[in-house]
Amino acid sequence: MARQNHRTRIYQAFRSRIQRGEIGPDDRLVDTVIAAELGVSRMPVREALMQLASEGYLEGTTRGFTLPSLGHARIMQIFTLRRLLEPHAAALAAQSRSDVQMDAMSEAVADAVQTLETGDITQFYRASEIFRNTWLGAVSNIELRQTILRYLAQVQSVRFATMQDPVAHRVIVAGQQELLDRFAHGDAVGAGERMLRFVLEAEQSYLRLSRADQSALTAG
Amino acid sequence: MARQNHRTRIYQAFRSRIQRGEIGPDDRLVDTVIAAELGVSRMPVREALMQLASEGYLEGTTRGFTLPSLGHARIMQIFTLRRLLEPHAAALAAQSRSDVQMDAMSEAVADAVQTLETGDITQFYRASEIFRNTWLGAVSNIELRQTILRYLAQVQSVRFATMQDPVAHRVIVAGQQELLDRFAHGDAVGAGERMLRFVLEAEQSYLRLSRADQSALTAG
DNA sequence: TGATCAAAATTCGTATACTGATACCTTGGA
DNA sequence: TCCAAGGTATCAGTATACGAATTTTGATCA
Repeated sequence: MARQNHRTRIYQAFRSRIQRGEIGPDDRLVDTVIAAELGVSRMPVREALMQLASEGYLEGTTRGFTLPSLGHARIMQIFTLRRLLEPHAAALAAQSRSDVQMDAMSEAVADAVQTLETGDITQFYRASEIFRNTWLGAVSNIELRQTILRYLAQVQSVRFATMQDPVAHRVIVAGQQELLDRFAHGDAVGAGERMLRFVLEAEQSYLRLSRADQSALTAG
Repeated sequence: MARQNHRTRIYQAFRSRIQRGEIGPDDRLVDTVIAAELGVSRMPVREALMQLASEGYLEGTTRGFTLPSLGHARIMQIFTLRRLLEPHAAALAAQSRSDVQMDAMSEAVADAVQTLETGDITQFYRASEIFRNTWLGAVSNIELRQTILRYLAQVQSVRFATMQDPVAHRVIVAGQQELLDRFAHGDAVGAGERMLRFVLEAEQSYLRLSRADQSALTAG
């Protein structure tokens, strides 16, 4: 693991909080405030926040850091990247996923299926994160994996918003189930094809929801 | 433009120097030394170098920053990314390039052609950079462009080494000429196809040269 | 009530200093 | 000549402080 200095620890802590949706669009992250809370000086906090900003997790404003404000165009551009990269990545993952990773994905998908009954969106989100992180962890091309992780981080809020929609909920879970099947059989071609469809479905869900309620998705 | 604070200025200065190949594999970049040379304190230098490191331009070691040590596997992974992204990017560029950009690319290719006679590798490198940066500047998908720029930065040294080879030199210039033609006609499909071939040829050149002289290419 | 401008507060950017860790060098021994 | 142990110099990480910029607040006046 990374050496446990303050900067790394704070960086990881806030990245987690962002990925878990614990940072709202109106929250302002100011180094001095965080430093006081954590009992450290400004510098490691400042460096952690600036790194998160340079990676797209945050946006530096004149007064603290906030979640990045995503325009519609930017989101569509990222969908283009997803169409280009994630099918290939899924194909690689199907070839090199381990049994441990298969178990983790099976469990995550089972959890996600459950939420179709319970309607527990938080659990659905958490299970989806585990599923995604696990199959991405099986992608043997490290550069490809990190590129995907980088831009996915930027659209976290959009994905979270999409998952709230019942229709999208069902479509996503169905996609996860079928992807799991392809992964289980080591079906690289099938995984690539299904992942392309998965991304296209996500794009359609986003477009449908953004027409219905544009402000909620593009706010920042 | 970005506000001209020390950190931004130093960041841009060193990114330029790296892209121009002015930083050697054995150079150690130490914040205190650079700070003394520039007459500023460590902090802005440190922050600039750390940002360059987080973007892949540099690698942080226990004793200063150096160019990233590229293993063969990592380079091959980046070639995979290039195959996936650059054809699509070239197609976009063919659709939306401006006349000014066409002129700049024409001039750059003409300069590159000249170097087939003169053998001036430095001029060839410079002209290739202009050609590449110009067509990338015409890519309307900002996220795609920045993703490409990010990983290309990491293999700068490999590209520089490849250009030294006479065979690669001719192949690259031929590719630039044909790409220029596709761009001129707004031929998106043709540009995409030719760019794919361009990347495949670059990969072959790399593989051929890495077999011939592995140490020179993978050293770091 | 609304506008304008100045004072205050907040926050960023940078400087400087200190500490702990680590690479490198020196010295001694086999 | 090679290796090992210990000392030294260097460098990363962090703390603290100060000035500059900008935003907010508040007060005065139309």
